[in-house]
Amino acid sequence: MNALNITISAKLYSKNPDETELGKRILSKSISLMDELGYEQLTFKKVAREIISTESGVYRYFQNKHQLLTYLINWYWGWLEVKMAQEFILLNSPEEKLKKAIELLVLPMEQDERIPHIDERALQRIVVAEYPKIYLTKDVDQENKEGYFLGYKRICETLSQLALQINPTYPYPHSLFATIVEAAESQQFFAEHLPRLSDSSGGKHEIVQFLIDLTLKALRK
Amino acid sequence: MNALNITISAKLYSKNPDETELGKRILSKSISLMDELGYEQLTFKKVAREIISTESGVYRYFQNKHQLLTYLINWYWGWLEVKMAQEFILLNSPEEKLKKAIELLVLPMEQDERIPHIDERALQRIVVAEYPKIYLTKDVDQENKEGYFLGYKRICETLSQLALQINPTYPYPHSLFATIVEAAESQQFFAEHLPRLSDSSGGKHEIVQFLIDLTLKALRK
DNA sequence: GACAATCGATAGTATTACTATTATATTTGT
DNA sequence: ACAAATATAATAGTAATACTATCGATTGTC
Repeated sequence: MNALNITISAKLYSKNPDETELGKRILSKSISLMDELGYEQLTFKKVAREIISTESGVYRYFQNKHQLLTYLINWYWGWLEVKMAQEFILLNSPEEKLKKAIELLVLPMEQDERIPHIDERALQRIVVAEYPKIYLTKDVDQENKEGYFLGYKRICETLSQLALQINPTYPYPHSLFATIVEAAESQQFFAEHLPRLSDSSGGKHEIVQFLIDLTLKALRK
Repeated sequence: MNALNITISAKLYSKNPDETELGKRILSKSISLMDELGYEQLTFKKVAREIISTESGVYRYFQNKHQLLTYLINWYWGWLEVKMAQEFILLNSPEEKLKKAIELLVLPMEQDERIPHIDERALQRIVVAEYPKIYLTKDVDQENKEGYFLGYKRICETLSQLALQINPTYPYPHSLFATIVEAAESQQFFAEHLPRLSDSSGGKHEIVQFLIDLTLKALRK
């Protein structure tokens, strides 16, 4: 039984939901409800009903819905970082690592039993459907100072470093991986909902191939 | 004095705002207010105050805020299509046309005096800051059927056709330009607000160079 | 046995996102 | 020139949302 801890900046909650039973129930039910209803239709009242507690109970953990979403998405990036580190152990070239990273971004992953209160697949769907909403606000600069987007930035930084191992003179590594990570999410959404904006007929592997092709060609000299 | 008309699907309004003075005032003030306050903080009440009318006056033209945003963003894509067609007249290779298209996406454009009630630069900022919100909802499938996203899809389709002229065997033209158009918007946002996700130090030309480099490399055989 | 922390329960408020109604002004067809 | 249709302003009202505040009851801790 391995303990696995995804640490989230304390700015992303009022009270750490990872430390109490009620907190874990909030996370668990928020994920399933947001997956089902979408961010806009989710309210703390609905979450409260699910966890058999009250609205103020939820407010004790998260200041508002936006902070809750940001917490969940940061949790996802943190978890992806852990998965990447695990997978990279046996890979020896930056090309292989980038390919694996792109697969992790797109392919559905199995539930981790060490963290029973987080449904990783539902969380992945939430990220696909909601991720830009955490930074497309007028508060972005303030929230950026408070570390709201560190998870995303760290993933991009790691991948940028790998890219520079392949081509040390490539001038746009951060832009490239911000674009690739974003495309990994939005292509999943488009393939399902706006198919004219994708060449995938729903298959995740076609998205992976597109992203790998795009990445490796970009890094050619 | 040239008449220029961007036609928007009738599903995107209750009453065509382009046909009345009040309608044009709604468009004009919605743009400046949304640019200033952002989508979330905009309300029809605030718009009503600006146009010196009432809330129900705005509701006569648009069913809700989401429809208004979708109208504005479709107007922008329609207008960009017109600009592209104008610029392409004198260009003879698909490479040149793609480069010009990317410049149009990123570089700020001058106000068109033929359409005094639309501030194109403010609209461009709104698109950068808000565009994914029109499709990242639970109603996406229904709204897609009603043509809410045709503007975006037509831009991507046009660029895909150009790409296939360069490389007829490239397998991912739609995914590529959905990604490029999206990156054109988000890189502008990141360069300003989350600079670790971009290699541009605020200069729009660096973003253009990144996108052209990415596009042309992707289309190599 | 005092204490702090946690939680459940209730109440209340300002704002939002609408819907409905009516009176008035303006435009249009004949 | 006059009736009909249309457009608008003004007002009122409602259900839901996004909070904030307060108060006991319970629980574990020093």
